[in-house]
Amino acid sequence: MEPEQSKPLPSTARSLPIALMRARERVMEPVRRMLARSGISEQKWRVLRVLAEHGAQDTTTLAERACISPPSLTRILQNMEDQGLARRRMDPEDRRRQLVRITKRGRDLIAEHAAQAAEIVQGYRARLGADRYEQLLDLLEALDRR
Amino acid sequence: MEPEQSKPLPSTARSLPIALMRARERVMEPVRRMLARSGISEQKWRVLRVLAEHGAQDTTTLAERACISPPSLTRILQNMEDQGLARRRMDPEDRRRQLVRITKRGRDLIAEHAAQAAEIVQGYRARLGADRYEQLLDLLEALDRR
DNA sequence: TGTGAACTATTCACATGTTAACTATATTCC
DNA sequence: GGAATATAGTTAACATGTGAATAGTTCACA
Repeated sequence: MEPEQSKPLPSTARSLPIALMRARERVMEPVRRMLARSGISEQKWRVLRVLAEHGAQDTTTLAERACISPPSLTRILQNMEDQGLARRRMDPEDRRRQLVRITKRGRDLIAEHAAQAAEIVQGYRARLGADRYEQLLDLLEALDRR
Repeated sequence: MEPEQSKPLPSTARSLPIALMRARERVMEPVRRMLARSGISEQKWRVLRVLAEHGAQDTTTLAERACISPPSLTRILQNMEDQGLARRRMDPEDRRRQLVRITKRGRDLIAEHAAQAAEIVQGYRARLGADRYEQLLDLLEALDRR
């Protein structure tokens, strides 16, 4: 009933990791092009979005929410501080922690691109159909859970 | 009927690119750990898989199938030749092309890990259920098409 | 034929990913 | 109180991702 068991590895065309990577690449391509014109990377965009959504937070939480490893985040935040997009200050309660928050400049940058970014996402949503789009998000969430 | 239109950007929790990234990270994590013990990266694993599946092919085709950018692939192949996992030779028909093929050592390496890799994938398949798993692959494929 | 355009792979420069080690601070537990 | 342990963030070293430029080859077409 499950002949796949005799075939050790699925063809790369039906490989879940590869399919995930291709889909992501496809979706992010136009977003990256848009952001490049403002000189910010996909990663900085995620950091801005998370900071705007959740407010000031420590580096570890931010790293998890934005899906960026701590070492990368350190470098990215240094760069973003130089660009005036975010700021760090020590948490007085726990001096190991750094609290990060977005600046007005960062919020302005989001506002500049929000419409176009939303339009790109809506394009993919329309292509799949709203139902299948939500279904896809549900399945991805289920895969990630635990 | 679609109140999302008034909300320019979806929350990052329901952001498709981020969901794709998280899911991929989750799925690849155990595979990466397994491969690390043999000293090969996730990317080299993909190259080996594609070479084994499709046979000798030029660099551009290989790059597309393995989802690796041409500059990265150049470096990775240099490294894989040093490790004796793959070989390159000029295509006599078109001297711009390099034909890449897998070595016995490369095939052996796949054989060593095939069972465990398949087991990991099957684990995710079982968690979602076969139907939803195939559905997910279909949706991802639809997203990638054109 | 020959010249410009297109293609293939590479190189370069720089940003990011990954793992391990390290520093400073907090916490635990005796 | 103080030593061992844990935690937060950073640094270091190296591999990979990305975009632009390049050299060599082939193609299209006047």
